[in-house]
Parts: sequence; structure tokens; C-alpha cells
Amino acid sequence: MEQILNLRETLTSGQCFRATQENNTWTILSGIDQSVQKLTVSQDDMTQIHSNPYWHNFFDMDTDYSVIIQEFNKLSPILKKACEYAPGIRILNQNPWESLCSFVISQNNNIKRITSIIQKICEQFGKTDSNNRGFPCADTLAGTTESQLKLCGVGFRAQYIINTATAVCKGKIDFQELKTIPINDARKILMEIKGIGPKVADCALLFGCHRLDCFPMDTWMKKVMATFFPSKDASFFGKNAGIAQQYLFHYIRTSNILNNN
DNA sequence: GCCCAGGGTGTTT
DNA sequence: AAACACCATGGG
Repeated sequence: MEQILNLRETLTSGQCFRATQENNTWTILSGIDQSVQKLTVSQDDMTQIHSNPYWHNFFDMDTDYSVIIQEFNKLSPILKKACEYAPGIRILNQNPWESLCSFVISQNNNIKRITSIIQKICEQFGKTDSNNRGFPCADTLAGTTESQLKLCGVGFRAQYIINTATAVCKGKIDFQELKTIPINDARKILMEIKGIGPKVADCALLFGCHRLDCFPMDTWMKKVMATFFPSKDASFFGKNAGIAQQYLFHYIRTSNILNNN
């Protein structure tokens, strides 16, 4: 059956940081150095997403979200409204290193600035396939200095980035392992790095390792829980809590339900 | 000028 | 364990 995918809702929901919009067209870059992938696509014609295996997987097209949303609808009226607000959001399958590093950069930061910093880091340190520039590999960033990274605007996160990249190079972080071991073991491995806490770990596991039970608690989700789900926690939302989190995050951040803006 | 942003660390109560 | 200062940086 035909799966729902809304490019704008998905690509602006704060899970990826290398998608740009020009008029009706989205350009997405994903992946490391020379193996970077580039997609130019519009909502009117998404045939490439269906035919190209990389992008088919990137947009998680093998998962039937309508079944999951039906379960959410039974769970809570607010969650139902969040699903109806942006029913075309999907959890992306991103490169795990790119995702982890991006969310180390994201801490105490806003999406606009995160996007800008990551673009600079790719321009400065990413290798090219002669057309497009990829996200720098862990070896490259492990070999940089704090002052080099700070030129890209990462601020106090510079050492955190180096710590994380070094752990990946040394095999202390093995993404293949993070995709399969018990979720709390995966969290523990990531949080041994100085600069990775529970929120960054959950984002990396959800958006880079497709661990759908992870429930990242950022400042917005703390407001959601305090306002609509007092005395409840991630377990209330079940094995697909991460998807529920993404619908709630996007709803609370871009609608005026909590009178932002 | 202050406050906030997809937080985490270290210190003090 | 809970509260707090501090960490760079740009935008509101």
C-alpha cells in the first residue's frame, strides 16, 4: 500500500540538518565523505524515493506508520492531535556517525544554528565525491584541534566532538552493536563519552540507529510532559515511543498550542 | 542588556 | 538527589 510521506514535515522536524528547500524543491545531503548521497526531490514527484534503495531506506518507507498512528490515537487525545497536525512525519534512517556528531553539536543550541555549524564543518573537513561534500568521517574530526573546530562556531562543544570522534575511531562506539544490543546498554556505552548525556544519546539512537523506543527529552519535550502527561514517562508510549515523541515535538514547536511566538 | 536554544559537566546544598 | 553556575554563540 501507499505510504504517507510529507517532505516538509519530516525534514523540518529537527532530526536532520542537511536538507534545504528552494521553492518547491528539497535538496538533501546524507552520508560520509565520498560516499555522500544527494537527492533533489519535490512533494509532487517522489518516484526517486520509491525506486532508489538508499532513499527508500532513508525515509523508512518499509514501515507502515498508519498502523502505529492508529495505536497512538487510542493512547491520548493530545497525541492524536499531534498526529493529525503532521501525519506525514517519518523517522529517518541516517548515517549513525553523522547523526551522533550532529546531536553532540545540538546541545544547548537551536536548529538554525546547528544547521549552520554543520554546513561549515562539512565545507571545512568533509571530503568530496567531486560533486558533493560529505559529512567528515570520525578519523578526520578525531584529528582536529579545538581551535580548528571553534572556527566553525561549535563553541564549548569542540572537545566533546573530538571525544566522540576518538571513541568511534577506537571502536569504543560500534554502531552495528548499538543497533542490536539492549537499549540501556547502548545508552550506557554512549554516555561514557564526556559530552554525551541522556538526551544526545537518545537522539543518536533514534535517528541514527533506528531505536524507535528511545524518547529524547529536550526542553520542548519537558514542556510537553509537564503540561499534558504529568506523572507519566516514555514507557507510557510503548515500543514506538520515539515516533510519538517526534509527532509531539513537531506539534508543540510549530503550532501555537503552548503560545510560542 | 537579558533570555533562549533538540544539554552536559562539575560543584554546592 | 536536587539545585545551581558555567560553558560559546547568535537571534529574539
